[in-house]
Amino acid sequence: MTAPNEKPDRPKDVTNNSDGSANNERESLDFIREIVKKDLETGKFDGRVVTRFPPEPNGYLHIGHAKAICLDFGIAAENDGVTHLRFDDTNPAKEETRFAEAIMEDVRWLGFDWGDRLHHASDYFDKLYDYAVQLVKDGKAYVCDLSPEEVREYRGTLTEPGKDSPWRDRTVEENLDLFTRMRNGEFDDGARTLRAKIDMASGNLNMRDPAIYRIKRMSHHRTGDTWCIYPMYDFTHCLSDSIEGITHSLCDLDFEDHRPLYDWFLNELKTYHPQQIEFARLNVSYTITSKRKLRQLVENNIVTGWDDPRMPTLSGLRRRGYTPESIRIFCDKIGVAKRESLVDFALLEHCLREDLNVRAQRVMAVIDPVRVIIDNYPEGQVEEFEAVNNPENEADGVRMVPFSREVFIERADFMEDPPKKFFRLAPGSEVRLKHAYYITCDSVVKDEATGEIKELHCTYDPESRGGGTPDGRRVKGTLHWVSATHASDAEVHLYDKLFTRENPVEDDDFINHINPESLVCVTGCKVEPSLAKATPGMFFQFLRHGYFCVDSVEAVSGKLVFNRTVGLRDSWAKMQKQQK
RNA sequence: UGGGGCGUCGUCAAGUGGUAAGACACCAGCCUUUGGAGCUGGCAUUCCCAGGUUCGAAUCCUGGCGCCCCAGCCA
Repeated sequence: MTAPNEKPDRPKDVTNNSDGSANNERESLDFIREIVKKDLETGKFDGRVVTRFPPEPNGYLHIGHAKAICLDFGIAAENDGVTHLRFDDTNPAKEETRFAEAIMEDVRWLGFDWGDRLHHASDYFDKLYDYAVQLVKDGKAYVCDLSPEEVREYRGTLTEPGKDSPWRDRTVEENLDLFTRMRNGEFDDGARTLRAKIDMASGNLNMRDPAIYRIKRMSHHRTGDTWCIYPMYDFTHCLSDSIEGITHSLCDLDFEDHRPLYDWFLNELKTYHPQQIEFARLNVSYTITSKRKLRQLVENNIVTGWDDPRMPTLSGLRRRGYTPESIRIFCDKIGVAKRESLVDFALLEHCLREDLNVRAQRVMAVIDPVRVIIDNYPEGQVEEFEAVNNPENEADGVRMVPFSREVFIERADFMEDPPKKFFRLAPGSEVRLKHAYYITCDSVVKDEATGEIKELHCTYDPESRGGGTPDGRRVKGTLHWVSATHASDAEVHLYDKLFTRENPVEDDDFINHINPESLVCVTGCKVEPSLAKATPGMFFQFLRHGYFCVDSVEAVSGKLVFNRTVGLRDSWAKMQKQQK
């Protein structure tokens, strides 16, 4: 420990190898990057940025964490610094190894690498204990015998000062003895705490002699039963940052009130002093990011689990088909500020589509099929048409798609009595089957009982092979299709927003705003044969529908299950909606 | 007269005394073998309000108003 009046040294063992990321050229810096830049210029932190992402392993990471992760890792990388992954595991009542593992998987999936800089607050339990002893010796901490209820009474209220604990003036010797015996397990859980001696009249409640150690007989997922006392967050966090040589400790606005305490501990202990900087957490419209509320969705079986494709968890987004790139781009676009905000969900979808548009190969899938019989096409004949895999990326090449006398088209692509501006198939109208031929609808066969359309009879123009005609005549509509004899059967899960409200937590009954159509399962879908061998992890654009991925859980033993990641923008649907 | 923050387009967000970037959304048009993508244009005479300082204010000053966070032996 540094002697008084000496400039505290920053730990030397923290400058590991660089992540080597290039500096992003930003036309304007957010307030945090501005601070970092200035600190670098003034040499405040010896020219090396060290940040940390410090989750408590008590649940799953969600889109809100993604912002923090991108910031913590991003800012360090931009400045040739490093980022630590540190589990803030000081409360064994809530923490589990499986959560820590899931968190690591999610951070890695997002595209970040902490290298060998994996840390745990629990790694520092010994050091932390020594720091606490130091505080006791310095007369800055005392053992308090007040019960939790009494502590609350003594704390005062938001507008009234608290009053000193009757145990506040114990001698150093007595405090040392009692604290040692706390550690040795001589007292019951909750019987005593170690408290910082600060100011019971402070306007900031965090400074009214906060607890720094509590007695809790509970097995810790890493330290087992070694300890029966555990340090509190405020005491642990600043010191963990200090021990690791963190330069900039970024956190939620909620911790602004805690900064004076963060600074107090480091000042009193005269140790290396990182800077805590707070920023506004991310809120996204039509979704929730409260761990407690997400847990409710899982426990009430409103969703199938933490990785349900409708969940805003990273595991849910992953299963839904979001790419890590799209989430990183999103986090970059939303910016960083101290203003409470509700970012439009449409921006997330925009980032997703932008990424998928250039990467997803196009395929044809008919979700709600209706049979089309091309009467003048030779029975038994099969042709193969060349189809471009991705017009946005020539390198993706082409594939062959079989065509025959009977094909399926989308039920919604035919109307017997179409409104104006309906460019699709209707009696007497001509459309193009993508990559194949022009067809004209001649007649409709319906189920006599239900009136449901059973099949459409059409004729094709052999001259239009490949989708164009020598006479250059144009058709307004181009439909996707799939050959009836060659199609594979598939199940499609149409996911939509989980909530119907922009801000589901505005009142406390967010469960009432669940979108009843957040999941529509469709069976009997017909997909082109190239999809027969699709496996989890693969994603596509279903032409004219949207982006879909193979579900990682339900697509087992040859069964094809696709999740709709996000639909294509649909100006026809928008037009229809406006007319209503 | 508790403390701490925040108020710039529908939503994010630049702007740091020199005359309101950008993105999403939205609207209009072009183009198109995806009603996708792409392209073009439109979209804050005004920055929570009111005074003041200044040649000049979103930026400085004064006074209001509004919103968020804090009373765990949680993080």
